[in-house]
Amino acid sequence: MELTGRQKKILRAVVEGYIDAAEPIGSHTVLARTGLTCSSATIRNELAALTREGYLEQPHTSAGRVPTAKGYRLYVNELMMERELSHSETEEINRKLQSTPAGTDKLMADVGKMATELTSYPALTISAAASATVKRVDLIYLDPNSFIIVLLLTGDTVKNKLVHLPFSSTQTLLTRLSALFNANFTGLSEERITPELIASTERAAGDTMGVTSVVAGFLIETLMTSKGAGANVSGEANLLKLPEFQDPDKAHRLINYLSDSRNLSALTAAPDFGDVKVLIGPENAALELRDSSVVLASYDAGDGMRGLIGVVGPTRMDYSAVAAKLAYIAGGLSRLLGAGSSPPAGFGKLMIKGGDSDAQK
Amino acid sequence: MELTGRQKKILRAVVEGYIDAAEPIGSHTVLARTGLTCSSATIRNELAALTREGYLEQPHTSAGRVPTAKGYRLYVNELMMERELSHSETEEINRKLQSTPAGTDKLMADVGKMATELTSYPALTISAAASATVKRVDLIYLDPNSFIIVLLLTGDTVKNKLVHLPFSSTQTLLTRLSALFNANFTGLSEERITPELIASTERAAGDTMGVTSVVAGFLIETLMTSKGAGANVSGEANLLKLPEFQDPDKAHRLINYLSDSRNLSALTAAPDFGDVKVLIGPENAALELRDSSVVLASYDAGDGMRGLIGVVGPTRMDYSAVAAKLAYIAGGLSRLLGAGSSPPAGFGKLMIKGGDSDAQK
DNA sequence: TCTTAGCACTCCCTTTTCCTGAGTGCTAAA
DNA sequence: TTTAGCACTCAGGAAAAGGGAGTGCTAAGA
Repeated sequence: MELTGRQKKILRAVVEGYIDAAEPIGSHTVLARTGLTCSSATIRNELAALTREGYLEQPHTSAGRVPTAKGYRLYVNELMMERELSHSETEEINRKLQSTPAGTDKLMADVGKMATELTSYPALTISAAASATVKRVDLIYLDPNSFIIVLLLTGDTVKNKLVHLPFSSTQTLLTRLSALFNANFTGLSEERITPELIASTERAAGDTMGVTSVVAGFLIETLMTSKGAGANVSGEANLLKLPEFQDPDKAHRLINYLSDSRNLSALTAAPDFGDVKVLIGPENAALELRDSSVVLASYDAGDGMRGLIGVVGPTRMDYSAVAAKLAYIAGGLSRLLGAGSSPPAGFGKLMIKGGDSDAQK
Repeated sequence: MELTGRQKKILRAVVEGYIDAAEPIGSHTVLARTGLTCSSATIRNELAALTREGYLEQPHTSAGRVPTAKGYRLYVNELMMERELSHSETEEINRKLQSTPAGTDKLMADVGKMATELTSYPALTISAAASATVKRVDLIYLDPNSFIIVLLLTGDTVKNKLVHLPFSSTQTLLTRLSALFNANFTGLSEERITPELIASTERAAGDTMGVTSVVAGFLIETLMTSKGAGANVSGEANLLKLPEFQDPDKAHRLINYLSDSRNLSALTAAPDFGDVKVLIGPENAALELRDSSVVLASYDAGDGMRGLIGVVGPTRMDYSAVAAKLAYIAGGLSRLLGAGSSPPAGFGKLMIKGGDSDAQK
């Protein structure tokens, strides 16, 4: 059954009222919020109808109405106003994105914090997990007993490791080895690096001391951990301020759930992607999220990979504001990391120290 | 006034009883716990004396006794039994320390998680902040528009960055530049890298495109951020299970405090270091920690730097167990990172994939 | 057929009262 | 110095009472 215009107005009033107040909304409040020119009795009839249809529910007989997941869903899909960010808000986001130093891990942590600050909900970031392959290997000779492995992966991530050896190696061996690694290992994903391949490389390099296995070990290790998508949460404490998480046990369960990055990665499984995705209460696959909502925005992480940034909160969440903010952040991230990986404007010189970053009026 | 032996026994019983039960301890409970051969009335007299001396207090007239900070302090200093870790516990710690892949940031995060698991309190790690200097700079040429900066700092931390240029550079320029950087910048801390130095390097390299400033910018940025000690918290949610944090507001304040790494770094200011340090309630400088306790163990992070690993919990904390565990973890970390930075035994080969790490019976 | 005033009713939440029991401090005797 | 005995205190839970927001229903009006 299609809802009448008035019913939609009423539903919207209930949803928004409940988002504001966290308390069941009664017929009088609806009247006040909608400004409809009818009596509260009429509203009551409509409320009863909406309840019958499953958009609203009553905590108990003599209470006001609270939106159901179905109600929120309709609200999110059709009723909610697109929220435009104010100039000062976009300004702030831009400024923060600019001022954050690169280094993907730290960047994502900072962006998460920013999302928390802007929405006051716990924020999570998930860096996409496209399984990486090796693009280039360099070995930097330091002294007979140590060298640095520098590893360039697809996605332009660079990893490094300082290796101390319990025996001596030589500059020449390292040069020879890195050439061999570049020849034999480029384009390989972790599964395709076999013990045989390592052994043959070792022989080819004339490496009798096991340097090859050290390098190969790091390679495999790096590829494996880069496969497990990097996830990150911040601002969990903010849950505790919300009336729906006054029960420490409930809060504990959710925070605990969020603190395991494997759980977060599971969110990537969320199908069909538009630009912002809203998962309301029971729409969530995970039991622990069943009475919370998750809003996710995906961004272009460069090299054809996508990342997610989102927040977790009660189903009673200001979806329009949250969605708008996340979308804007995701957009900014895409610009920063995405597509042609073209450097941001004003690169070079801007990086230099003392280039006081607030001087951009 | 020096306490009598019996009073010490009683104090210990109260502290340990309260640690176990989180409820005020009465004269009968003390009798049961100590096994003293006197009556409860005698205990009551002693309890009254200990209260008068400030070791204990009563939540209200007709309640049992609870230790004060002074009481805990005496307990920690003199009364508590050195707790030996069981073989399975040390075993477990060793195993986890071994299996954690290097990469200092991730390592510390993992060790923090381990501390949380072992103690069931939020754990924090603070990597010491000895201001680093440059040991070596390498520039790896990738293609005309991009190269990698590899930076080796004191403390053997390696940092890197992939740079995309909006213009072309050449292999020769990069080689020349890295030689110049190594000649002019080694041993310099962030403050001593002046714009003049950069300018003269740029001239010397014949760099007309600003590559030098990009590299120098990264250098400065890295040195600056490495100065702000890296801190890390995990397991905050565990607080919510404790009876003293049932008030969501209280929990929120503490978790919030912990989530700001600047606050954590402030803990480094804690003076005079033995091997494990206990800060009980009001002994903490920070207001937010005034009714919690912090236990910190310091470890050798190599290159003369020290790091901290610790936990935060209610003053009612099993100090002996926590201290023992942290000390053991810190010891393990020192062995792993510390001193001569000598590689752990069985290095090389062990790293290789499939070297099933549990097979060390 | 839709709207509305009126009214009885429901039931949550808060406040109040009462009660129990653990634990105390004091006194007086051993 | 220790101990038995006893009156007293007080937090915390259970039960009772009251208030009030909000409902659904009915019957009359548009």
